[in-house]
Amino acid sequence: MLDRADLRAFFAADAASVAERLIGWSLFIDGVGGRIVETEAYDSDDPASHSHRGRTPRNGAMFGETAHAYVYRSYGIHWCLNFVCDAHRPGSAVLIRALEPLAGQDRMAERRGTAAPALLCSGPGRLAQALGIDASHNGRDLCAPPFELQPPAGPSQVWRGPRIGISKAVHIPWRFAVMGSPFLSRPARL
DNA sequence: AAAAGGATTAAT
DNA sequence: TTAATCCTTTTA
Repeated sequence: MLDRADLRAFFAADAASVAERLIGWSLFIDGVGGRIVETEAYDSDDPASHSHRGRTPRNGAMFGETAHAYVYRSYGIHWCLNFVCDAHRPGSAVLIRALEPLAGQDRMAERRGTAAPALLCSGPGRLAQALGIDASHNGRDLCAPPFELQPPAGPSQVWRGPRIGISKAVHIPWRFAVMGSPFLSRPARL
């Protein structure tokens, strides 16, 4: 099985590598979650990253321990979940952008206000709402409850391309997704 | 002290 | 295409 040392080793690598290899893993919070089908990488050398201008009260968790969560408020409305990575480059993290729902869909539907499978976890804000993520999860250990991470059952065909919703460093191809998945925040093309 | 600007989403 | 919405960070 998967122990804490395995997870720490997995998250020790650079953000793009972790973002790519995270595709196909499963994430559950209190038993609610699914397969990670879309991620994006960010690090402190990256002008699009919250960590680019150094540590602040908001992004502190990004500079904390690897294999912990960084949760931030987006547009004053949504929560977004990241996994802190790269022990050698503080300020690195992977944004979890979409899940293929596998467990607790009823709970997700309650929280989201819709039962349409493709609208439950397809986007970072939607995903956080479906899983009940909020500021209380910021800085928490991903190796401990309520988080649960499981390695992929089999290989995924991973697509790679430019990130979404940013205005700087738009050309860097640090968005990763399961090719052809109907659960992505936006189609994986270009 | 004031203004800008979002790693988004749902509605128009 | 635009509004919603809030609060962190930046600038004056």
